[in-house]
Amino acid sequence: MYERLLSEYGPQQWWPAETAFEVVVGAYLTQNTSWRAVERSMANLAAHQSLSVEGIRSLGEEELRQLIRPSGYMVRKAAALKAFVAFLDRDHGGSLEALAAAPAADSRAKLLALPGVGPETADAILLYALGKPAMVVDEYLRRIVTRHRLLPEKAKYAEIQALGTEALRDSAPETLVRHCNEFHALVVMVGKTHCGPKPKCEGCPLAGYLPKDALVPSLPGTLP
DNA sequence: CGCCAGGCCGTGT
DNA sequence: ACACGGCATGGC
Repeated sequence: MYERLLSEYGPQQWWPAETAFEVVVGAYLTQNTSWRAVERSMANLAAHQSLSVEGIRSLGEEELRQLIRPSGYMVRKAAALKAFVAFLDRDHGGSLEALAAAPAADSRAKLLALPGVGPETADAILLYALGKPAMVVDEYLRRIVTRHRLLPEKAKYAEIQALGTEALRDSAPETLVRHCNEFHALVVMVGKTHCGPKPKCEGCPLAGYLPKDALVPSLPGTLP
């Protein structure tokens, strides 16, 4: 499925951001929120010279809320961003490079302990900001995997992640980060047009795809 | 107007 | 452990 998406859409070279810290901010802001709205919040921050560790650190909580207002959940997300910078300052001298130098497993656990960081945000930061090989599981990938009957509807994050990681088992260690990046980018690409709450399978590159070990050939309501 | 968006968290069972 | 509602705003 990865290869089919790649030949359909081509390499994405993904995550629109200038710096690693912008990636982190984007990862927080895009939680259950359209990227369009995130861009406006990021533009607000940039206009206030606040799209940096020092910038977020210097902002007052209320001021930060107003700048990120377009992307929603402003009270929670402002507190979460503040908490991230505080963590970075306390444990890594305010440096994302220092955080990136730590073992990925340790960093993941620390990120998950932060408020407003669940498994997807943690893995997105690991992959796109810290350059670690991490399979990012979003709602689109969950729908793809369950609708194609690769896993049951109840499948949890870790199970879906394991399946996605398995799909990249043949890639060499030095190319794994690039493949994880490309994989997630392509999932979002196909997901935006075809994997909403209601599946739109017309013209989908994955339409008609069924694994040979699919749990069920087809069921009413969901189209493989 | 109603549904949706690249989740996460507190609460109740 | 797991289901469920709330969180905020903007686009279509």
